Amino acid sequence: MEGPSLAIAEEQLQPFCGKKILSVAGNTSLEKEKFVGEEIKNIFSWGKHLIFQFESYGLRVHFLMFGSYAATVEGMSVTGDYKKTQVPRLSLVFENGHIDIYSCSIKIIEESDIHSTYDFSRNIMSTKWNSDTALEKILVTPNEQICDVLLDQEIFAGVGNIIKNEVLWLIKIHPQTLVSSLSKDALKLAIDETKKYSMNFYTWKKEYTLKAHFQIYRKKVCARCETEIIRAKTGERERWTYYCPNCQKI
DNA sequence: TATAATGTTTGAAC
DNA sequence: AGTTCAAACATTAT
Repeated sequence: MEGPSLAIAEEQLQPFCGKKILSVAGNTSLEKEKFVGEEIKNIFSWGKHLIFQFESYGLRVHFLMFGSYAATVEGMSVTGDYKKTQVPRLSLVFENGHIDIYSCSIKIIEESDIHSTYDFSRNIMSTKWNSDTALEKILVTPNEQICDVLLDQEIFAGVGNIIKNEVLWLIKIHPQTLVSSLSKDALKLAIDETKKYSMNFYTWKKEYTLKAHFQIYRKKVCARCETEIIRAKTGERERWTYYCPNCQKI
């Protein structure tokens, strides 16, 4: 799950802020019983993290590849209607509804104000996003491939493999291009398009049109020139990369 | 139905 | 002691 989806989760779950946990369930190995009685002080996302802040500590949820969640408020789904057959990793029950989270990683953070520990200027979905500091960080590692750079959560918290692939196609840059062989303007463009695409991802996902907007990710031919798309694991991270050998030359 | 993949942490091995 | 890397985890659309 990528940053924009977490931003949507943050929005959808706001009805539970200020609510008390009445009961818990789920197959998490955490001692979840101690969450009962806690009041949710804040729910927010940062990068690919979703935070539930309680009085003196909080939960940090990471959905990894296959994680998902569902919630109802006053009996109505607030997360869209997809069926859930699995056992929740954690289920939180409130007087106004409940939240179920599935196949995710959950960590307890012993902080009363986790929000203040995050740097939102490197969260791609934040209004505090700062493209200048991103550029500075990128310039420090000239030997990195651009496909790795875009996935670097220290620089682009929230950017995932879909955003990476779509952005590189949009700006016609080969995924294995080294930072050192890109001009400052090209890098700035990459940064700005990543921010822009992430916001589009958010909008499209809310409209349920995200997949319809894919131009290269999991596609067979290039939407621009109809050249056969190459699918390969690239970079140190060896994540699947889709690119057009005609539009994106190294 | 078998396969591929919106990702990160962990701990063993070097 | 620091770095590297495979394993683990987990799900479902295609």
